[in-house]
Amino acid sequence: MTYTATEENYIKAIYHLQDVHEKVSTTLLSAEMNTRPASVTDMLKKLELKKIVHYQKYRGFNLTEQGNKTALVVVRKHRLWEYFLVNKLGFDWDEVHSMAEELEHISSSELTTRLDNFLGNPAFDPHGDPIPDNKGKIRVIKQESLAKIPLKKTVTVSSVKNQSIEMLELLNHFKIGIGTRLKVTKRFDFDESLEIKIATSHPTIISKQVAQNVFCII
Amino acid sequence: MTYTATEENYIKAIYHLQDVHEKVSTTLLSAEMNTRPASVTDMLKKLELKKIVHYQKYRGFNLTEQGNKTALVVVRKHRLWEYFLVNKLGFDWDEVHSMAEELEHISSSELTTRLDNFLGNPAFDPHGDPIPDNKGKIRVIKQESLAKIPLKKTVTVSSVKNQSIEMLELLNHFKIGIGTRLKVTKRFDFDESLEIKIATSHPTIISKQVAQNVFCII
DNA sequence: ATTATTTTTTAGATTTGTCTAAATTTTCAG
DNA sequence: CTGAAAATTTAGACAAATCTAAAAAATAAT
Repeated sequence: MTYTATEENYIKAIYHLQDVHEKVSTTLLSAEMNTRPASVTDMLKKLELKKIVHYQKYRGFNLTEQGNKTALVVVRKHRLWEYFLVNKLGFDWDEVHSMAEELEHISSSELTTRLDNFLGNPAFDPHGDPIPDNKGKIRVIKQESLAKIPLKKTVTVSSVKNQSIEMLELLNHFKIGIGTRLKVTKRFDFDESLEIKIATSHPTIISKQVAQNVFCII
Repeated sequence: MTYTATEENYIKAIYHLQDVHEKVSTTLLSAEMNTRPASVTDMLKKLELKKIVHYQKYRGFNLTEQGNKTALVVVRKHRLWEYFLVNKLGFDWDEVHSMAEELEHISSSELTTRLDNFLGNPAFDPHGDPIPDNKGKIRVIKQESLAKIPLKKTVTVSSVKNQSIEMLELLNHFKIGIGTRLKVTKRFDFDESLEIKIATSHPTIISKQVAQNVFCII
């Protein structure tokens, strides 16, 4: 089966929403896709015909087995291309998302395999997200939000949940990236902001919103 | 200005046809694009509005300055990606065309620039075709069809005109590639086939059709 | 439990790129 | 130079992905 780029985008969006919501709703997906709910309904009918989603009118929907597999292929391609753009072409991690959004729809699976090998079969993309292998398997690692790390414990930044350009720019400013070693030195009850310390540099304050989106290996 | 992938394909096709025909016709382009003449007419109206072609009803058409520039960008991207697929990912020269057809529509010009640098600013793609630089400039080299090379003169294969999979497979069989040094040892008047000799291996016979499509530097 | 609100779906339209069939224009042959 | 053939364009239709506005269903509130 092959899918249009638009179908793949819907499939990927449902996949990501399923991580958080066990049943996905029309409005939720329409917000994710920047379309109107009516357009989502139309697309769902198409995806149901293609056996990509389990869908009951007015009752929400989920990916089928086949839908999940397809999503993993798209996610794999997206993350491999991001890795390529950052580690081979030298882009910054906040510049690659939109390019990868286009590249992920290149169809050849042989290309994906060769790209994977060329890159050395990386397990994680530049934002710390796991790259599914060619069977769709994802290596899970135990991570904890920076907001919940105990004081004085040195941890390693392993991924970033919110990957908006704004967030990534802010992290660049703080010199926080994947692999950065840091510790939380203080926690302020008033606004739940944190004081953190990276290596030998001065401590800095990060907001609760930032801390909640940065994940670490303890 | 940005163009859809389909528009870019039309622009590229007109560009290539202009190499051979000074005015391009509807039927010719429809054959090149595998569409019906009526579809070409529709597209031409769109491209004329966008000032990509000079077009007079029933009289044929040509690219404008802007159209030519756009075509060169697409050709540049196509050939850079082919170079990448062959020289970095290890594909054969007969496998890369359709992938490059998709990759050439990735929009970011920054990506093109970085890819070009990553590849070492190559001047020719895997089929020996020149890669336009970032200003659209093409390095022209003096080439001669194998069919017209004098006997016993050792020459270097520099490009292949017909790049169908069938042709490239045949050349693979003969072990003829870009950079191959060879000489024509005999010319048979009956069917204009040639006997050629590559390095120390046995001489082989190639047909007129093949010889006309293989170009060399003398 | 009935009404009000929110969510979802349907109906009908639009854009892009394509098609077929018919009409028009150009070209070519006698 | 005129009629037939070939090439081109127009007209009308269709599929994909979207929209708005209206209708229908589900949920929440009194």
